[in-house]
Amino acid sequence: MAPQPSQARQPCLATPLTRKLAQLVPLTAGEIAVLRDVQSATRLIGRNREIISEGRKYDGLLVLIEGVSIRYRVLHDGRRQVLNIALPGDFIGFPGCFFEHALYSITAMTDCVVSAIPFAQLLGFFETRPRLAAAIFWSFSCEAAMYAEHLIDVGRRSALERVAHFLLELLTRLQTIGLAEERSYHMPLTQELIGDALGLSVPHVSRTLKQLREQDLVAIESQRAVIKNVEALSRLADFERTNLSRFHLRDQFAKS
Amino acid sequence: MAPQPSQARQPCLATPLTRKLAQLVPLTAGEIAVLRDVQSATRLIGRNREIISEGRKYDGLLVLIEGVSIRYRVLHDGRRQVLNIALPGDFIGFPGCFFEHALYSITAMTDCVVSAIPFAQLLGFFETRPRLAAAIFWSFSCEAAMYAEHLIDVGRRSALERVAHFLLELLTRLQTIGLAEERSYHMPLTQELIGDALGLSVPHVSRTLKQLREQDLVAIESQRAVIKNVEALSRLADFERTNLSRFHLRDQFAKS
DNA sequence: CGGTACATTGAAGGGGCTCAATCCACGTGG
DNA sequence: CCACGTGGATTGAGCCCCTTCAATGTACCG
Repeated sequence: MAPQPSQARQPCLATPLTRKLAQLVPLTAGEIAVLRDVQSATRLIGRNREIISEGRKYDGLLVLIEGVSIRYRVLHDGRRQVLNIALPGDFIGFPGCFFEHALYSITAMTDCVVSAIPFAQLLGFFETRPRLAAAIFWSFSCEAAMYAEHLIDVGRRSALERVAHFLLELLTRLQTIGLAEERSYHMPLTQELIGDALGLSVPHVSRTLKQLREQDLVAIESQRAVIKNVEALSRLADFERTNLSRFHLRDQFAKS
Repeated sequence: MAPQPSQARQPCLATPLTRKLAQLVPLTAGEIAVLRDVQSATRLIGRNREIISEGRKYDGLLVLIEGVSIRYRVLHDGRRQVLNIALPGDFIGFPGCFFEHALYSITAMTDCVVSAIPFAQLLGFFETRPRLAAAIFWSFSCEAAMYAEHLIDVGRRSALERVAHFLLELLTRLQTIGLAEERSYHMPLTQELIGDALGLSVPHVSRTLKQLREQDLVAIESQRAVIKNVEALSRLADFERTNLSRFHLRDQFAKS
């Protein structure tokens, strides 16, 4: 039953990463080919398996092709903070992967397919494929921007606002990669995980979700999250500002 | 009394940025010259003046040469979350500066000297000065790593641990740029600001500092912070892991 | 001297935590 | 087919950390 690591799989023509980067920079056929090539060697990682352990070494910049993974740190007494949640098309391990030793642990929340871009190849992109390099660089910038939003969440929002914001962010992120409907999506995360991401305890996550349910804003049933009132929930979570137009890249970079 | 913006100043031979990057990658005379050149056009910004307003445009990648600035977001009801604190040698505005419109506001906490690297020039570095580009890229990675630490602070640590961790982080950061002694430094931040950075109220920051004072761990008097027991404070804050060796860059990047 | 900015301290309240019990869905083995 | 174990969600009771509100103190400055 345990999935085999290092198992090869057939590359798909349009990976989530390709789609994501193509939204940013019009990619040439050549660039798409390079991206496909780079993602051809994949590893399969089973649910709850560690992709990277803190302190270990990366063998390249990892790309999540399929599944959901989390990056986190656990403190000496067991408290855990989830730093971010990676969805298909996301890079895994930025910024830790650029250091000699991984700064955080990364674990697969569902069965995952990942591929690794060797560092040498990535560096080569800066010379041979500047547009690709720019797109990747932009992707890191977005990642850092999400960190900032996450920090605002945890630092200055109430539990209700946090959970609301979290669910909306997940909705929009899943929509951009075609994994969510207009108002609903498959929720791959347990309440314990949501709590560790938002700095809340499990019972309080449960109570907060109940509150959202009773206000007819959100319903989560059998791993399916339905945002019943996007408008009201966005207002509650102060979410307007996070619309995607904010993440519009400077023309200079897009055209480089 | 209000300082004049856009006022030219003589460049110094070893700016904080040059020193910081040189710690990472041995810089050639040519690279140092480029860096000096890039930082020659400086702006002076007075205390409490905004360097960048949310929604405005950046004219380049800003470098803080002198002073202390903060990046933050204020929510609709006035709550404020400080995202990070920039010290001399830090880049200002990553990641927001790569987007069409600034994502956050940046304000000078003290009189600041900043310079701007035009985006076109920065992009050129990837081709003409790859080592410089790599060093800058690394610097961004460090920035993102600090975000993560900050998130752990706010999400999963008690007020006491947060403040302790914060003071220690400030100590080590100031030490690496030569602005702190062995166990003490000039504290440029008000308690309100510390609170907004750590997600605490001003009264509680005061109480927490009092507690640290009574335990003979920290003393702050007339803007001078003295860590009286680095060892014990580090244990309290779970700070061992954040020693600088963790931020060692991969050889591949350092030598590129 | 009065004004401003910041730090301190107290009292009271609440939001979220801990601890613990219960429930439910599901898979597994007897 | 049912008993049982397991992982996760739910709910309750009590409490404590931190907030809010407010007053006071203090240094500095025009």
